[in-house]
Amino acid sequence: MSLDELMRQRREKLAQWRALGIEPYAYRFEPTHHAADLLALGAAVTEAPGETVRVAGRLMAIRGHGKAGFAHLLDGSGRIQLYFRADHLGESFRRYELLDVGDWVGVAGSLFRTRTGEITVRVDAVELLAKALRPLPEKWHGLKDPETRFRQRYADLFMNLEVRETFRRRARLTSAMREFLDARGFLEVETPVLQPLYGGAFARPFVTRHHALDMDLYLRISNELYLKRLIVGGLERVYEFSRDFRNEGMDRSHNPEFTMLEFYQAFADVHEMMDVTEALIAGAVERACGTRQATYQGQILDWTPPWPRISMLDAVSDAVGESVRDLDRARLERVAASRGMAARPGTGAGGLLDELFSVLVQPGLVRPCFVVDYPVELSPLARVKRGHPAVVERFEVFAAGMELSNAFSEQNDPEAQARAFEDQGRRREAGDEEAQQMDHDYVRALEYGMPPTGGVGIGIDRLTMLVCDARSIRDVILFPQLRPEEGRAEIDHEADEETAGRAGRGSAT
RNA sequence: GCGCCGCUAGCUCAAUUGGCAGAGCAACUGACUCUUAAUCAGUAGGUUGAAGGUUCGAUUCCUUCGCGGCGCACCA
Repeated sequence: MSLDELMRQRREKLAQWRALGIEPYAYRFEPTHHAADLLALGAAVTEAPGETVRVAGRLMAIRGHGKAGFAHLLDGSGRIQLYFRADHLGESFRRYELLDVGDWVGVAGSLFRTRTGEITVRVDAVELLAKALRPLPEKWHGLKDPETRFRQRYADLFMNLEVRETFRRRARLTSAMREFLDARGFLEVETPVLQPLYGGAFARPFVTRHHALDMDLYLRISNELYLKRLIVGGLERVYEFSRDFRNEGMDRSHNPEFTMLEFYQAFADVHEMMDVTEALIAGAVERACGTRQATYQGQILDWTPPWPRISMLDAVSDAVGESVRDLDRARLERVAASRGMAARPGTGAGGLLDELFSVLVQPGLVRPCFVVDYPVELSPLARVKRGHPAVVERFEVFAAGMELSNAFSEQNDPEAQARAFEDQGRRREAGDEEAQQMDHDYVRALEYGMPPTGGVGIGIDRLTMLVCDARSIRDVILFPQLRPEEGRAEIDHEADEETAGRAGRGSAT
């Protein structure tokens, strides 16, 4: 039957409710229990009716038997069976007959156990809370189509209950992190999403337009430089769950907007931040999963500290079978070439090392670990390693082959920071769109003096993937980015018209 | 951006070499007062993602486009 016809039938029932003098979209209902509470209560129930209970939710199945009927009601806690009888409900049995799968109802009744043993509410009274005009997906196979699941996450959430669990886990993970940081004296802060300069990471930004100021603004790719300004201001320990935006490709581990936890601690270096990070993450994983040994795609990831600490120089040297610890560019280029990896022009020794690392080492980093000793040229915001000026005091956390976290002993020498920005500026001029922009105000802040500081960023979406055994970042973002359903051509057309209507500026790219 | 795969009823899926587009569930009608993928009898439901082409005839073959999935590339 066509969707139009199915919806027409439901609208007809809606009219019949109104004909009974009942408003099909109620204003309130007061449940006394959730379904899960009733199942727990019902464990003690035998045959005799117990106290009156009130429960509300969405009808997920109706099984009619003439003058009686069963239904399953789904609420935020789970399912409970309802039993309707004509001789028990009298006149209002008519209400039961007007119910459809998908309707929101509130019922009052008493608990009993059916002949087959299922804890059930014998309904004394039923109220319609909201009529569902649209038919639900099929009861047995459910809603599978990934496109529909992402576009209509509301339907995904009531058809696929494990999806609810994913987002509950995500929330437990972040609240555990907040509690951990709050308990250690960190202050949760909020910094600008709209930034006149973008910095703190290498990425292409989204550009937007402020009409009153007549200027372009960038959606932040990172909040790092703002948090460190707060350290300059003396807040000493700050954190923010930052929605960041990067105008890049999308795949299993990248969504254009994603969530990063960044935290900064005055007087700490990268070594101290490693200890903090592994304690923070291990505790949060334990809270989210109930264990520190979380299964991911068939492998057990053990988050129990301490995690191995691996030097990038050692790891790549081991992988290629000769030492590249001296970061000799000619040697690295030869090693890369021998593995069929063509160095892009302008790539320095550090870039080559990083590429070798990404291909040869990273996929094998299954268990959570720290990678340290990053080449200085890749890290304009970090301090050089004491006694080893070719690398910086930085770590990244990897697990299941995925990068989860990035941290350093923060650069607090304003002149060194200015030189690093200038170096980035030269790369920009050479065509590197992702090179960072000179931020004079940030340098000015450092000129007032920033204490030694350790800073960490953790990719919350990716960590959630690992904790929820999700293969795609789309599974852990409630509304992942998709192209519009109507199709791109139409949208482009509208956008063109709008741009054409504006005075004097094309779109910035 | 490139490659491969997919898009058929509200949902989940079929359809042989190109030959009348089907099933289950959901819906509707009837029977049924402890069912649970309820059961039984019946009914209805389609612009096969869109446009174009080849053909007597296209869900099927070709082209373009849209959306999605996977992989690669880009990307920390």
